[in-house]
Amino acid sequence: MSQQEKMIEELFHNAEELTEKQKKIVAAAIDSFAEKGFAATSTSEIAKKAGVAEGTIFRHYKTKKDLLLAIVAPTMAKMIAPFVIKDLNKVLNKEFENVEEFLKAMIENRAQFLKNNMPLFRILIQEIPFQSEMREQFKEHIAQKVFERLREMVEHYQAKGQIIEMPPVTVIRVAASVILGYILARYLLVPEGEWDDDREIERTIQLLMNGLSPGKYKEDLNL
Amino acid sequence: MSQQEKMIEELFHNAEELTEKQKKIVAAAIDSFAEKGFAATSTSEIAKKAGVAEGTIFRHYKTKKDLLLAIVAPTMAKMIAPFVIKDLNKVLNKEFENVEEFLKAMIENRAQFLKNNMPLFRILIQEIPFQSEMREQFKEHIAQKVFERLREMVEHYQAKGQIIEMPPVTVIRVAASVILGYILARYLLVPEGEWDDDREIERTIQLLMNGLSPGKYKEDLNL
Amino acid sequence: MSQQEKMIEELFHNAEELTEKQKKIVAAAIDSFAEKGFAATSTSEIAKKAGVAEGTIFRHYKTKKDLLLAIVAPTMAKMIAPFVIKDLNKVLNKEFENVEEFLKAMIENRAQFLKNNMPLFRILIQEIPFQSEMREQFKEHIAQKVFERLREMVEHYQAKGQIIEMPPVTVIRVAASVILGYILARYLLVPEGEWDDDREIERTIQLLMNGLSPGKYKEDLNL
Amino acid sequence: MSQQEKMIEELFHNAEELTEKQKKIVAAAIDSFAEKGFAATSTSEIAKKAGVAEGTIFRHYKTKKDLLLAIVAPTMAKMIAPFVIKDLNKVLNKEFENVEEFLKAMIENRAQFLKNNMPLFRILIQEIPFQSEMREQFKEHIAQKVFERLREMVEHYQAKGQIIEMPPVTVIRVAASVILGYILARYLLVPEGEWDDDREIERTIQLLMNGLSPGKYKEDLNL
DNA sequence: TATGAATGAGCATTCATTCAT
DNA sequence: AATGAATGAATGCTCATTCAT
Repeated sequence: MSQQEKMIEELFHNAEELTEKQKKIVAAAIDSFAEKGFAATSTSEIAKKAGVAEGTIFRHYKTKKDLLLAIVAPTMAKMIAPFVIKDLNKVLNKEFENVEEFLKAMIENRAQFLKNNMPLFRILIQEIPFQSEMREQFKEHIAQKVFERLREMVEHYQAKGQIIEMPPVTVIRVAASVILGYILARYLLVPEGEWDDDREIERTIQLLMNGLSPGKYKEDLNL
Repeated sequence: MSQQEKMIEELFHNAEELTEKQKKIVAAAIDSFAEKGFAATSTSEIAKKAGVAEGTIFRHYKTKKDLLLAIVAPTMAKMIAPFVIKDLNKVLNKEFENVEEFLKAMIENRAQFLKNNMPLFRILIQEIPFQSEMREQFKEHIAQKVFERLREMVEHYQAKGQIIEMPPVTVIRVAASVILGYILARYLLVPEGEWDDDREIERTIQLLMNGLSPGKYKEDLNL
Repeated sequence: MSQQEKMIEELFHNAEELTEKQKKIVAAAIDSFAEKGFAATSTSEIAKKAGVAEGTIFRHYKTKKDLLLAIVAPTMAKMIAPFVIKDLNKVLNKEFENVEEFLKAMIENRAQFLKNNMPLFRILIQEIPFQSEMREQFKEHIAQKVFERLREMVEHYQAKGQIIEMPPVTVIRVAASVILGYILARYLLVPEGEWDDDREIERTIQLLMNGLSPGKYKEDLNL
Repeated sequence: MSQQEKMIEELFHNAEELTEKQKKIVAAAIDSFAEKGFAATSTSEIAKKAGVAEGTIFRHYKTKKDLLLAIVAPTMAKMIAPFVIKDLNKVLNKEFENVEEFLKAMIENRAQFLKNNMPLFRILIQEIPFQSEMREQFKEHIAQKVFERLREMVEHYQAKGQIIEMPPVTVIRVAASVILGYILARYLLVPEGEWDDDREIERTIQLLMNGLSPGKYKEDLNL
């Protein structure tokens, strides 16, 4: 089973319900959408790459956009999965004594996921600006559910004195920027560079923690 | 003169050479490319929005892609302009005693520019994944010229003990992530939110400086 | 049993040989063909409306056109049935002393039939211009058999001095026009109008009889 | 100039505004629509027959249906033209002393027109059952304008004692049936028959007049 | 007998581009 | 310089029909 196939199996929990042809269509679509973008990919191209007749695509997905959404929706779900487990705070309390540990776990886990699903992640971020349905779904899920969880988390660690006293929105934005910045640089912008991943993640967290740790700014730097 | 027109005047130093019709074409194209993406925008749509005949577009720009590049190239140039002035270090020495001041000046200046040219910035980041020519130009200019300058800068301030000892690549990546993260959130993701820009920039820099300031990590956090 | 079902039962003398599914297919096809025309109706639409799989249609009718003909052929037969009974003249002699009685009986009988089978009648007249097989069948049956009978009838009543001396073709054409004109107006063109059917049929026959009755034109009106 | 071309010239008063290509498209479309019906005619077929590129059709007519309507609308207008001239009654008084003369003039005039425009007439009656816009236009024009005029006319001649006292609707229906019946038989159903047009028209009018002339029914037939 | 996935030709329509005016 | 008619390849999608189950 190829990496592609594993990705699809993992992502579509209803994968067993997918025809063999359907899987091929999805794989071909992911490939092309990621490479040339949704609008610039033709259904005939997908059909050819998938080795099926063009009509077959439309038997399973009413429109080309339906195919896109069928691909992207479960990706979005899996992407935010770790953030929407109930009682995340309990997990934090039990498993992660301090922010740093938690952050490290999180960044490694999500980076791993995105790395394994890079084409899907590409499609997601490339098409979100153009697809209002996707944007809607995204806002509803991320902005409302995930963000809420993250805010709780930040407040949790602020209460423990491990995160600087600052509006959680700002803290979350900065942390997310740094983490996503790493992932994008690592896997999208400069994937061909020489990366010592462990060291680089460590450094990134170091800088981030340094920034987020409380009570240093004014006193230490006199700014 | 509208905001659009000003943007175009400012961006195309050869703006005087542009026909009235040409300006309208460019304005219409920027509008549509930003909104629906290059591939999903038809030349007939641009022509209609610009109030010109379809043929007129092709009189000025050999192909649709030429039109895109004609729009995007100068944007890229202006975007990195402040980083490619010669003797940037002299400027730093003279004008900015410490990183923070410099960072603040830089972020405010570039945020202002991007804000004024948001549609162009959108086109740039949206199309870069799909247009290899753009990617090439981008890499050549940013990766080689801008990055080089930024590295010099980082080393400059590291030598002065104002920035943590860490590979400049990492420092630059983190700083760029944080700054771009702010701009994207502010003007693309949540433009409709209530933003207290001054305070938010201040906080963002605070967190960033906190993270980048030297000599804390090991001692403070025992990592 | 619905009106639809009764119509089908009545029309297809081999109705018992029709599967339940087959009847549904036929009913759905009649519905759609009448409404949107043969060419504009898709087999998938028929299948959906009939609640069967698309393949099922083709198990019973080799092609879409076969389905049309299977529907239309018996309709045509039933439509002309009263004209093809043998010894029609004997019937006329026995039952109908004069044309008018006969005409009245005929118009009421056929109007009733067409009314009950309006969708089928619609399909027939709508598709005849496009389907050469149908046209062939129609010409063979109507033009040769029915017309022959009608001619005999006209001559029969002309011999009795009840119909004006005029080429039977002309008489038949005019009579058929008037009768069909009523039926089309009544059930197809203005079905939503307020119709006093009995009076209207009476008037129509009155005008027709007036026209067909002999020995008046020249003498009575001096035209 | 072919018969086709003359027909088009005559029908489209704005014919000069039609490109040479446009005329070819219209001619080809009329041809095919009349022969196989709107739904069964493909645009590629029209393009081929017209000797133009398929795209050219859509430059002039946004959709295939637009092309149909562009063809059919002026036909409808011309068809009813003689009925919508103002002061039709004055014309009647001046030019036509009695119904028969008028009827004869009308039938010859309209038969001539329809004969010259048979393909267009075919399209009209073949497509009206399927095209709701056409039906709408038709109802609005015929049912409201033409019918109103005809009613006035019938009442006009009824007042002069030349038409039987009977609801004008019925009179009109019967007269229209007889006339259309002739035209359809002559030019559509049995065009290949041997027709002595003058004699046949005379006979048809004779029968019709006989039917419509007043004061006979009751006395002659005792109904 | 019935299914419905699969097909590939065909559909109406749009596209970027050309070119005569 | 500007037009807009013309092009024909390409697009997303539908169609009638087949066939393995």
